[in-house]
Amino acid sequence: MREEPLYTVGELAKKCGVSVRTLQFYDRIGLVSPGGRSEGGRRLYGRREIIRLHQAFFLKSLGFPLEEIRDKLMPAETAASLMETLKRQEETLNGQIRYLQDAVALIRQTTAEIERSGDIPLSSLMAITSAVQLGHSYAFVLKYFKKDDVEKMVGHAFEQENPFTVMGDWQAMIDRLMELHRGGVDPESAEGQEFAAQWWNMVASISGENPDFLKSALSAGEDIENWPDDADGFKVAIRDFVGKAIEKYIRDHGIQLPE
Amino acid sequence: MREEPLYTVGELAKKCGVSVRTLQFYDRIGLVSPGGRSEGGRRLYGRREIIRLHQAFFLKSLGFPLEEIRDKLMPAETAASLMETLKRQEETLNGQIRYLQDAVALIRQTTAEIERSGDIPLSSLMAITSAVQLGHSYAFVLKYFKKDDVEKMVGHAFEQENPFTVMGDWQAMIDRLMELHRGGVDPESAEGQEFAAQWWNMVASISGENPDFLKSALSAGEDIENWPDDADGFKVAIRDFVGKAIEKYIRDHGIQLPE
DNA sequence: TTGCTCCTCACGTCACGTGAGGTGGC
DNA sequence: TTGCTCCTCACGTCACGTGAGGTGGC
Repeated sequence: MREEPLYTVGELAKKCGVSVRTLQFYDRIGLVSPGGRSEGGRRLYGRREIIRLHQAFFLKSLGFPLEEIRDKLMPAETAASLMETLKRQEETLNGQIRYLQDAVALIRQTTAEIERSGDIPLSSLMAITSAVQLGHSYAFVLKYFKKDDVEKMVGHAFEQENPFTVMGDWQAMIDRLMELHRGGVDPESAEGQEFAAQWWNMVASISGENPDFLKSALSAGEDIENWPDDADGFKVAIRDFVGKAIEKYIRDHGIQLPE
Repeated sequence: MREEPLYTVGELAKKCGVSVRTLQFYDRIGLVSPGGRSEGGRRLYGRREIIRLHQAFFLKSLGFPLEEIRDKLMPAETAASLMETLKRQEETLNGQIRYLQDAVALIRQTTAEIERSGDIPLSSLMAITSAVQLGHSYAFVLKYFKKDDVEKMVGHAFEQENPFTVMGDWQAMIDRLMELHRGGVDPESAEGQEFAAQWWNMVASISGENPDFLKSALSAGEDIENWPDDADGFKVAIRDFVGKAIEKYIRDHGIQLPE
């Protein structure tokens, strides 16, 4: 065995940008416990714990409650699985960056509008508030879907080897959707149908045997009208693009939906 | 008077991307109360409240506690003051975007390192955790300075016409610092001394009569060694660049510091 | 010895969320 | 009338933070 660096709570807290209290708390609830203790009873953290802590923080930033993370996060100690996690984290951060950039664009539009008209466009102001809100807690899957559905998605995510993969796949798919929709691609075109196939497979793999979830996930939450009015058109993209694309896809492939 | 659109809690919540419960809660604590009620006692929000809500959310995103916002946030209802707020919010979001981009760069470096060596660099992993942490709660001024100093800065911020201005100025200055430091600019050069003058004026205007704060703010927190190890070199930038620049500035201008 | 970090335990806090039981408005 | 939104009140919860009183290690 090679020498392993060991950190005390204070050192680890500093290096990870959190408080000692937080780490002590995480130990208490069993989320991330030290690998061992010193003679005097001080917490000592090693490689294994640092990796787990990184993963736990990432999942927390996606909006998962600590209890769920504690119960379901499996150790991912190989270099390969860590790479996978880092890749997903990068995707997530890029998505978050794009969200914030949208918010900035919205602000610029709004200031231009105020300069032009001298009047305050309230709906723009509310749209900014909403956009910033979304940018901050980037677990927007968790915001857009209703609780039961999210539970199922999360459950499914944690059943996989790497929960980050599943969350990242949603992320990537939604980014792709926005790209297609903004680019004005026809949902019935080859490109649109390729997307429909991906979406269908994703939903089918998550819903598994459960037709109820299948139904609600296909329309991306079913109660789409209750979604918050977001910056620009994710709602519209889902309704107009996914709706039409999936409709054709199902027709073409003779898929039978449970009514 | 022109017709004003009035929103119920549900409508407003949807448009701002928050829950009805949150708005009811904000009313209860007196943070944002409806402008009036309907006959049946339902909350009705107008223009004034929407503007206040937007400002309150922005300050909250900077890390201010709700109670403080409630007590100190003055209404900013003119188009001009709203423009100012939006400008600061844009700067803040851009800062946040840059932070996240740094985090992404760090992740890419780390994956490259893993691919090269096959080994997991723990310190990089902790640096990522720390960077993401900072990107999420962008009130990094509040993280970097100690509590008493922050209280003073915040107090000063709220004494101004527009608290966003002060926070935004810090933001801009720190961004400028990072730029100079990364660009390898000499702190004793003309450019460096220009920056030193700005920094000095900022600190002097905040510290006012208070020499204690002046001292600690000049070294940017005084207990700089206790700062978290951030992604790359904010700490170093402060110590090496600001330290040297201010030293020369004070010498050149014959400024007397209280010991 | 001094200063700093760390320990546990009990309690506090911040920003909401959750029903329960009822009313309002198209 | 039905379905939906909204009301208040009391209580719950999540993720920590705050002392108090003490020990450990360079």
